[in-house]
Amino acid sequence: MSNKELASLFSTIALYLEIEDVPFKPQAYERAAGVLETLQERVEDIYEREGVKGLDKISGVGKGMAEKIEEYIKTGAIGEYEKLRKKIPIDIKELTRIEGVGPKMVRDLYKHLKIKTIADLEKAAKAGKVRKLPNFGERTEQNILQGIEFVKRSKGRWLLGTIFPYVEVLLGKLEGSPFVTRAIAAGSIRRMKETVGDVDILITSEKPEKAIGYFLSVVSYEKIWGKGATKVSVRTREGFDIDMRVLPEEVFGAGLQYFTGSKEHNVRLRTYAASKGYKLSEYGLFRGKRRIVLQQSQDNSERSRRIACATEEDVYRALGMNYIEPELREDHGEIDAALRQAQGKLPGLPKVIPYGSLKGDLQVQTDWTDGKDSIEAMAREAKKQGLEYIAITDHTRDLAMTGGMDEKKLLSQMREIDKINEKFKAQGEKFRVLKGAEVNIRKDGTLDITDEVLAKLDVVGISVHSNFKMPKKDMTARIVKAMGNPHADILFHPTGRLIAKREAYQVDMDEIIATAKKTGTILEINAFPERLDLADSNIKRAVEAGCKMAIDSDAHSISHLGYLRYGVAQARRGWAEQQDIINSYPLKEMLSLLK
DNA sequence: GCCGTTTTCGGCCCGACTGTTTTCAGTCG
Repeated sequence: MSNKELASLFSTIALYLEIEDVPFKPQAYERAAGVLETLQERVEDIYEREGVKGLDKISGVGKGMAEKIEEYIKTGAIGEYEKLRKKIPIDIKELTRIEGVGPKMVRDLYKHLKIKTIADLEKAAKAGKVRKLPNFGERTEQNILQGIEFVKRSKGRWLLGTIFPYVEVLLGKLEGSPFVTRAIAAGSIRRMKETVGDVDILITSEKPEKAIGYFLSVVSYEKIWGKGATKVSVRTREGFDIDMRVLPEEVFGAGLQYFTGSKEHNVRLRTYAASKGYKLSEYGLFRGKRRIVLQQSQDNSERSRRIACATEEDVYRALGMNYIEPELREDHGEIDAALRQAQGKLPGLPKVIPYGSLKGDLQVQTDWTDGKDSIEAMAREAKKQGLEYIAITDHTRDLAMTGGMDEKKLLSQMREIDKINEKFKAQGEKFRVLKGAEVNIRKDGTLDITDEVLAKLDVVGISVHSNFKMPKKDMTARIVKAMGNPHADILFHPTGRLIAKREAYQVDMDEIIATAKKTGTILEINAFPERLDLADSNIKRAVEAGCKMAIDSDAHSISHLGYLRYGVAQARRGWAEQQDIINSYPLKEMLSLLK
């Protein structure tokens, strides 16, 4: 049981209530779900310590919901939810994932066509039945089909930001077991891909069977797909699959290399090995081409031919190349670069930005708009995480739904930031809060805050939040114009994509990169797990063009500040070095890189 | 259902866009 599961139940209840046209309650449930989603402490712990009263104290949770949480802790279910689910047997979470489909549409689709699932909807839309419904039309039907395609394409993959914390905890537990010597996540998690299909965990152990037993005792699984002497595969209660393999210590490097992938990287590496008279497998690098017939052949001739496999470094070195960081293993030219580097030729592999090298965060929202925490709380948490500065970048006027700030509110926030900085100074704390904003780029490329006020800010972020469906040429011109503003420092989430939810808007990235270079505008690598925008391929292009970038968390609560590491991972995947990322510089140097 | 230097009752973020409509509901941010 987790806060997240509870949050998901509450937000589903919100959707059901919206279908029922219940006023105001949906927002209350939605709000509580949002709070639970980012709550640091487990509700069970709060309940254990302070009972229902403690739950009631959580903001957004009142008496009613506190009792539902209690019910959930005690019985594992919420009666209200079960009742609604029975009454309205629709896969509503799934259906509303389709862009443009909300609760009211789901209600009508069910009422008229008995549509319960995405599969039902696709069938009906393809048969042209949807367009005939009242208030639906051909255009809506097309949009629905497009939305379904997008959802289907991203199905079965999970955001790195969802999986990663789970895996970290699991690895910690495994390493705590007396039966496990080492535990590490391989696969797309180790490569820090933005989405993850399933989780691959490798361990070494003296007692594989016991280690597997231990794994099953600490992971909450729904189903065991298979279980053998050295491998076990489960579907977790959260709904994703974990494969765990036990490797002998002496081939751990080769195994890790193999299971880290990517497939494309490995194919290329094996082909290269073969061309040099080697054979590479998960059991090591071997001289000669004779195939191993048995999977885990331990005969002496095999062993004597085995030349590298204890560490990954051994494997790459034996093949005559430098070590390749997992984030680079996508067959995007890294093998040739590693070979060149080992021979002292250029260009070699990039010296990718190390984790933990950021000194600041240049996009942070607070409770002045749609963030959940105060300026000071965000600053203190950032400091705790080892940062030296953050920029407060709340939304501006046009984003009315977030309580977007006009010039007056912005000026008043600037005075508040002055006060907080003075307070830090008085307390002898070395930390700086920068004045900033996430300024909206209007349809015509102008900004929604006057230049006079922008000039007073330390950091001006600009971004697109509306009119996503403009033609590519117009969208590019719109952004290029905004980048030309003499105060516009950073282009936030440059392509607007939401992974598994919304495509990037149409924009000519080459022109944006060229404009960034020309105008000295910084491009953002937004680290929020569902954005990760720029994508790795665009980062690589920006690096090649000599553009500077900033890695920002886009935090809306203190718990989001940790997202920065996903941004660093994204930068590494895009071959970026520390010098390319302005917020890896100390404050003064960073500021000197802004307009 | 939640919350309160706005009131323990009576409010709840709100403007733009889209597609369906002849005046608006639904969705998104």
